[in-house]
Amino acid sequence: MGVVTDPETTLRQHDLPVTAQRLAVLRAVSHHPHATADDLAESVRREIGTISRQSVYNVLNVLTDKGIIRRIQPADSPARYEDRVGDNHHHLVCRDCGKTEDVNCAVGEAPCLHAHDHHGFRIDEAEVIYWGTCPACQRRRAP
Amino acid sequence: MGVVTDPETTLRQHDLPVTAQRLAVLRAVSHHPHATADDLAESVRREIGTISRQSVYNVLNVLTDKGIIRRIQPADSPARYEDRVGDNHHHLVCRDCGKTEDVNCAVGEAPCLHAHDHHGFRIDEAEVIYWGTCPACQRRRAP
DNA sequence: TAGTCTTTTTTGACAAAGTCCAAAACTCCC
DNA sequence: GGGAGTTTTGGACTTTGTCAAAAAAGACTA
Repeated sequence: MGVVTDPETTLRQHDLPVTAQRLAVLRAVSHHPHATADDLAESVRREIGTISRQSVYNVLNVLTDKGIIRRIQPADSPARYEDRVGDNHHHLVCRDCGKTEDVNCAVGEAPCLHAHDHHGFRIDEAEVIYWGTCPACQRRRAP
Repeated sequence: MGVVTDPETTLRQHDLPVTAQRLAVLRAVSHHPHATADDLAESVRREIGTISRQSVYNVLNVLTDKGIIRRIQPADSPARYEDRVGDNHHHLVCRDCGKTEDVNCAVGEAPCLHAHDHHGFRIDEAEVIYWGTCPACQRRRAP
């Protein structure tokens, strides 16, 4: 559960027409943080019956562009979405099953890291992913 | 230019039969750090004439599994490869053109970061990507 | 309330990056 | 040089996502 309290208000605040699809996708992201587009499509279908694959992508893209939700793309995984935005937190990802957890910034302030030698780049984000094995997969592999 | 000094010796040390394709791919990775599989295929073809797409992937996968090279997979980019391994360095990626540079670990020791709350995960790597705009793209956009 | 205009949604084709599989070619080792 | 066991190749296939045009839904005007 993240930053989006009332989906309808959120959409209006960003000048986005309120549609059933957008409300349902936004609610799904809020209720299932770190879900993939496919997961979200399924969840939305359970709620409003039907939605096209393209619409799920349309909505996720527009919400991401507006900064209402955030997209994360760990290696070997389809993109995942969350509505916790603007607080510079990072992620912990299980190499086996893809389970994803939030972790607060290791150092504190945002941006929490500065590259030593930045090669002239203008840096706008430091993305951190901690890779490991989740508790369930640890048990499953070392019984 | 990374850790692989003599490709043939490197392969033998890891019990990998020496083939023209493996030698050429390994040399290509060494000479073109952060290249994609496609870039490397092209480079190999210039060197030995021809190689199948599948072989490029086979070789990259086996070299990655053996720890001879490292695969990095930034969002919105195909996988990239480098032969600088085992020194816990990170990457700086241009959002516009994908240009990728190495940066040394911000904190120092490997592993350079510890998640505060690790949710019971056994963490084996902290991956850091600094996102920004490279000097060339800065010039191109703000003339 | 009907008509028009814009935006969204849907449908279906397409694209990029990789993997799977069986057949052919090659390495290694004696 | 020959045989066993890997590699390489070619082609089909999968997954994740985008493009483009038609259909549907809202919004505005009269």
